[in-house]
Amino acid sequence: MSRNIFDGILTQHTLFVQKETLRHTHQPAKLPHRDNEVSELSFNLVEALKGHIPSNMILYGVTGAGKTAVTRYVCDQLETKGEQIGRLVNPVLVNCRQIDTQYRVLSHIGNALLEAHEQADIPFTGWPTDRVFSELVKRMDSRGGVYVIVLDEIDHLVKKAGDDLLYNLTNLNAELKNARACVIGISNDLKFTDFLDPRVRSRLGQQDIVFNPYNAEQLQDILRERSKEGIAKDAISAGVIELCAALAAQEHGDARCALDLLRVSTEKAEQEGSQTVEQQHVRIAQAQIESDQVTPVITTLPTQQKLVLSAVLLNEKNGLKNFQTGEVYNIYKQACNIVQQQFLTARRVSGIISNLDMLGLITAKTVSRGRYGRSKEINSCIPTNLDPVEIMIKAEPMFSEVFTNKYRVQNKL
DNA sequence: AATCCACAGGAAGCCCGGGAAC
DNA sequence: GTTCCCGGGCTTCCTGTGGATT
Repeated sequence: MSRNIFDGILTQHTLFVQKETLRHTHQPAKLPHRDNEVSELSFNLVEALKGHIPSNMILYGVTGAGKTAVTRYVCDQLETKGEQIGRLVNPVLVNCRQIDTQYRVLSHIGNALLEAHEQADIPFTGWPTDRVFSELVKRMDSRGGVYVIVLDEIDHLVKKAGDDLLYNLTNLNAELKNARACVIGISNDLKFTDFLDPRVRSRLGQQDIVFNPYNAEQLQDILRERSKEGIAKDAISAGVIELCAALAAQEHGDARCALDLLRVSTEKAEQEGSQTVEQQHVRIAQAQIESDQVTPVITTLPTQQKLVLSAVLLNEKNGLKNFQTGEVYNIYKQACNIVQQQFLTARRVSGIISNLDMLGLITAKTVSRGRYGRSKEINSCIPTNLDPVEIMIKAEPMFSEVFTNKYRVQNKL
C-alpha cells in the first residue's frame, strides 16, 4: 500500500482534546469574572419572559472583554427558558462589521426570522429600503413574541451609515401590533453616542453596562477554565498560562488574544512533536499570530490602497518619519507612474489614508503645524518582525520596481 | 489681532454593477 | 425591454481649522 502524506500527521500525538473550546467563537458553559454583567443583562431581559418590553441597552468595552460572549450566553438561556414556559422570545444577532448598511441589517434580520426550511427571500439588493422595513414589521407581527435585536459593533455601523437605522429600530414598537422589540447595542467606543441624534440617544441608552478589561489574573482563570476542557491534562508546563495572560493583558486585556495565543502555542508544540507546551512556543505563536493578522490585510487591499501604503513604506524606507499627507501623495503619484496606473485625487487618497489607519496598518494623527498648515502625522505601524515590503511585493510583483533604486522616487520635486 | 498654511473632511453628484418590478 | 432601487468607488467643490508667523 502506498504511503499517504497524511498517515504520519494523522496518527501523531495530539495535545488537544477539543480544540474548539479554545476558539473565541466557542460558547463556554461558564463565563469567569462576568457574573455582574450577566446578571445585569438578564435582569433587564427577563421582562421578555413576562411578555413585557425590556429596556434598550448599550454595552461598552474594549475588544475581547466578553461583551459578545455574555450577550450570546444570556440570549441562549433566554430563548431556552422562553420555550420551556411557552413564551416566544427571538434573539437576533447582527454583526455590524460585516453587515454595515441600513438595508443589509434590515434584510439580514428579516431573513433570520424565517423558519429553517424557508429560503432567504429578501434579496441582497433591489428592494427599496422602506419595503424591507415593512416586510420585517409584517414578519415580526405574524410570528409575535418579543424580539431582542443585538447589534454587535454598533459604533462601526453608526460611523459608516449614520443613525437612521437606529431611529427606525428603536421606534419599532410603534409599528408593531402583535410583537414587541428591544435593541441591544454593543460598542467598542465609549463615546459613540456623540454621533447620535439626541432622540435616538435617549431611546437607545436607557441602560448601559460597561465591561472593564480583564486583568492578567482574570485572563489566567479564563485560560485555565478553557484548557481544562480543550487541552490534554499536564500538557501545559508551568508559566505558559501566565505568559499568555500577561501578553494579552498588555493588549488591553483582550481575552480573544489570550485564547488565540494559547491555542496557537499548543499547535506549535504539537507540530514540533513536543509532549508539552513551553514558554518558547508562546513566543513563536505570538510572532505567527501577528503575521497571520497583517499579511492577509495587505494582500487583499485594492490596488490603489496598496499603492498608497507602498508610498508610506517607501518614505519610511528612506528614513523619514512623521511625514504628512502631501508627502505621501507625491510619492504615491510617482509610484502610480512606475506601475502605469491612473492616480487618484488628493481627496480620495486622504480617505484611503484614513482607511489604512482604521485597518491598523498605519497611524495617521491629525496635527497642526501652525503656519505650516494642518495635516496628518503618518507612520506605518506594522510589527517590526515583519517585512511589509516583502509582503507587498509577493502580493503584487510589479510593485517591486517601486521599491528598487532603478527609478529613484524622490520626496520633493 | 490678523493672516495664512496645508490640509481635514462634509456634501453632492457621477458612474458602475448588481438586482427587482412592471 | 425600461425604470426603479442599493451600494461602492470616485471626483468636484467646498467650508473649517490650530497655531506659528507676521
